[in-house]
Amino acid sequence: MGTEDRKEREKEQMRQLIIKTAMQLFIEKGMDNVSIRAIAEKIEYSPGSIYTYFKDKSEIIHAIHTEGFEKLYALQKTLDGVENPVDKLAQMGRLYMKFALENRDYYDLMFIAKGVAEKITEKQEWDVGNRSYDYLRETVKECIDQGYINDPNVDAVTFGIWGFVHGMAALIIRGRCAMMPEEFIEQTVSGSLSFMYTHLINN
Amino acid sequence: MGTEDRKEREKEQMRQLIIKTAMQLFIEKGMDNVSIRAIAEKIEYSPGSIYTYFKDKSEIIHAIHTEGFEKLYALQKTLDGVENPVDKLAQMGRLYMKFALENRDYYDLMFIAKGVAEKITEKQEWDVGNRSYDYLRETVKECIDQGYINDPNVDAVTFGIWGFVHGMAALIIRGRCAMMPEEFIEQTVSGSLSFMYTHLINN
DNA sequence: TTCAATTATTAAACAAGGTTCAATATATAA
DNA sequence: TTATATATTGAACCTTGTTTAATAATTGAA
Repeated sequence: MGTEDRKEREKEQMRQLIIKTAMQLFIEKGMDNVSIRAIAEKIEYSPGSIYTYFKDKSEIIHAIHTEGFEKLYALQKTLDGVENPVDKLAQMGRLYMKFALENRDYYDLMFIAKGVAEKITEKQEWDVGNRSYDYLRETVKECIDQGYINDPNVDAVTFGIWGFVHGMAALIIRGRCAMMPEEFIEQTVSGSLSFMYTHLINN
Repeated sequence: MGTEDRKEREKEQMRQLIIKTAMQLFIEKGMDNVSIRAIAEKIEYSPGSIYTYFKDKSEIIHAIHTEGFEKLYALQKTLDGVENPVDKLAQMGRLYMKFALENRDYYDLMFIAKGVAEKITEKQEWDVGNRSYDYLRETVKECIDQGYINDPNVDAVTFGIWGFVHGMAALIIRGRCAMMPEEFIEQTVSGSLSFMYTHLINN
């Protein structure tokens, strides 16, 4: 009796269609236009139907959220070949900022938006994010082990560095630097990254 | 003909009452419960009346926003007496984190929330915030001038430090560290502050 | 004081959003 | 074929911010 299998497959297809549509809207028109009604309209279903496939809106958002972390991790993985952990760390910092500023909606959803992290109840739901965090942490650990960073507290250093890049990104994305000219911001971010790089590392 | 004066005074009183009520709700029940309807109900007016005194909700939010910056600046001013700029900087960092974590709703509104900064169109509206930024910048400048920080780019250093503390605060407030135990976060933040302090300064 | 003009206030409505639900249509299993 | 289960819909509910027409109150002048 393969009927159940097929139905499950069809249901999964529908789920994917909804997610795909949500992502399209997300990329094209930003988070604010990913409304249940907008998704429904685009797939020519009624808003209520969405609820046959998802418990609530946050379940759909979560999929976009996860996609964002996939993108970020894929970028981080391009640094796999970098031998020197200090170089790797420096490049990771610039790569992170670049990702944040070139994918502002994704970044916002992943690290800033309200009501996203709050919905995560299952431990394993943090995995996609932790993977990226651990990638940074490992690099920091190598820097410490090889004597490039002079502090035994891996977590403090890692969190500090994350905070540093996230902070700049978040301030820019949420318009808290709007009083500064665009080019000035760019230069300043670049200068900050250099400053940190120069001072946190022993040569 | 003092009538117009009185009317203006009464109107101003009403504005203050609305703002006061909004702040009460804000502090008691958080940002999400500062709805026009909630404010109106508390002062026993109809929701529509609010619009005689404020163009829209963002004008009311802006008042709370400004109050937050007043609070922060008042805290910063307690450091006026600290002679050594390095000490001042270190203390300012801890004070900033303390403010952020003990006044999460205020901090959120001031530095994270969407749709707040976006509404600021007039240059002078940034003044309350810039004052705090300049206070940090001045301290950083002193550190550089006195040879404690080895980087001529005042803005890059200032923005970097701001980003660093803001980043940690924002990650915590917006629940991006929810996978870590509370005490661990506290220790880590403290460790990060120490790490930065130790490494960014020449002794 | 009276009355026209202004101003303040309200209730109701609108628009958008998430979500629920009874009714309908469709598909499945026996 | 028929009873059961599932999918879908449209309308409704609820909660926002905001607008508006109607009403009430106040004011300035005659």
